[in-house]
Amino acid sequence: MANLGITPRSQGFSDWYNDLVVKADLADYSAVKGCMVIKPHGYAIWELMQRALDDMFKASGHSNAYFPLFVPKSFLSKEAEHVEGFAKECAVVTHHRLMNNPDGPGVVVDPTAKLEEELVIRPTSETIIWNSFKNWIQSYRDLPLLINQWANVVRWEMRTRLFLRTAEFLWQEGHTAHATFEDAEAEALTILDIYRRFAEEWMAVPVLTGVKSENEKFAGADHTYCIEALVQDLRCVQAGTSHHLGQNFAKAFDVKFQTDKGALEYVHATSWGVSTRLVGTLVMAHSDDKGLVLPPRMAPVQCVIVPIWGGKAELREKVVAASERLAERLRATKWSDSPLRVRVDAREHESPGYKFNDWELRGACVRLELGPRDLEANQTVLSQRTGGEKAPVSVDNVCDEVCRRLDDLQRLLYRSALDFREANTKRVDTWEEFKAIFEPEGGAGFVVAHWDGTVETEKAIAEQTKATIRCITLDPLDPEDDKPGKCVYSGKPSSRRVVFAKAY
RNA sequence: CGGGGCGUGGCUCAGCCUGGUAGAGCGCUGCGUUCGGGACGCAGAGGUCGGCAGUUCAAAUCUGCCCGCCCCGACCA
Repeated sequence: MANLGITPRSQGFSDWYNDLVVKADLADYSAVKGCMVIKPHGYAIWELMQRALDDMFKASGHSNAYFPLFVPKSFLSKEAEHVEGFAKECAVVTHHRLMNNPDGPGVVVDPTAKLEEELVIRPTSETIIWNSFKNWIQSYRDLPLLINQWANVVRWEMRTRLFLRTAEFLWQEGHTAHATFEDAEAEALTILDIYRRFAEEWMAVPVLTGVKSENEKFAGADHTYCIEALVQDLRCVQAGTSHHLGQNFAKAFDVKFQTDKGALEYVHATSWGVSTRLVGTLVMAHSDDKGLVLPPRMAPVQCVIVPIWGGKAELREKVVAASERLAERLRATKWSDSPLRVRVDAREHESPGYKFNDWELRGACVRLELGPRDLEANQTVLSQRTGGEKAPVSVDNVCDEVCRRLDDLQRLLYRSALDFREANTKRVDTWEEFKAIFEPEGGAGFVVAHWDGTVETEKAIAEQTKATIRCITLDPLDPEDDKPGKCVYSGKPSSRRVVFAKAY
């Protein structure tokens, strides 16, 4: 195979990932430190994610709205834990005007244009939203309030990585208010299940669902649920979070409602989000040394048609026209409730071989070659991105065959990701073994072990092994995991096993 | 915030040590031959050598300061 300029995974997973994201045209580095440019191909994946999630949010009764990018500094500090959690990574707007530099070229900040109250660029929107919710909620009849927004947020990070950690990122953040603790709890779990289903059924990424330890939970939450995915280098990615906020923000922003009995009570809240980090997770979960491997439901190009004309102009016209006709038929076919996403690559000066590699790099799921010999035989040569041999298919059945292959691919990717996770989940009972597993550089998969439930132990383990508690699973991976035992670190009693991993 | 590395056409980099007309490959444009797994020839376009100051007859090259980016560690979706 030709050298595509992508570092093989075996030689450096990090380099492979960076090469792939850039070469597959998902994203680019930008002129701004810590920020990335999401290119059309990468954004198309994000749009597919948005559409699927948005449909699920709407179907469960949520509405979209939009709140300001700027949060008055005083708002952020209304909830003590919350501000403590985010203070270290906030970008702050202090002025509102520039002026010509009196001492030279360019412009400088106009010192007379200092803001009376500085504005924080939202690292998350709880505070600005709850300031509004106060005015929206008076009666139990206003509840539940189920709001989502699609937005960008900024968290000033020291170290960045395309899609996985950037100073600015895109996400959705849901914010809801409920009459009771139980209602809020049900909401947090409903969303967690949407996230799980999306990851598994759309991204073909199996995830653990669980609750975060006290130490890892969201700043200002009562408790935090999460989905956690294992990717190919055996590291874990927190792919989504759903927080039960209790009455913390209701109290901070004085949001009370009158019950049907006439009493005044604070509302119960949730917030939840997934971000463009999902794109990075998707890439790291399935892709290979040739390029992107995308599950068909997340693939901007599900089927690419490569016409082949052997350099003869008169043939080109014929074969491209036939390709377009074939593409139209495919586009009229629905798969997974959407018209097939089909591209004809009629570029004149690239060779077929180049195009094959190019579309493998970009993650097209199925390729159809259509050349003079195929026209004669009323066939097309079909190959799938991974897990299948190249073979001719009659043009009459091609729509069905493409759909069948997409079904296969979607299943195959989920299956192999699940096998991979299971093969890399271990139960460990001694500290020696635990340490040894996490000793080498890089990820080490999931380790399911007993923990005494204290923050001290959690921190000590993290310090000595770089492994953290990813979650306390809702449904044990194995019924045995739910039984009491002894903490792998302290030897103290533990009520159940929890999941450790090195995380992104 | 600590530790490294790097800034030279769009991209990857050579040149710098030892100062003297700014280079290569890829990409791009044009023409021709190719085309079923990354083709080739010929002709072109494209650079205030990160910035500022200094040394010098002369600076991509030497010196100082500044800026930016990437990689590795502590914190985060």
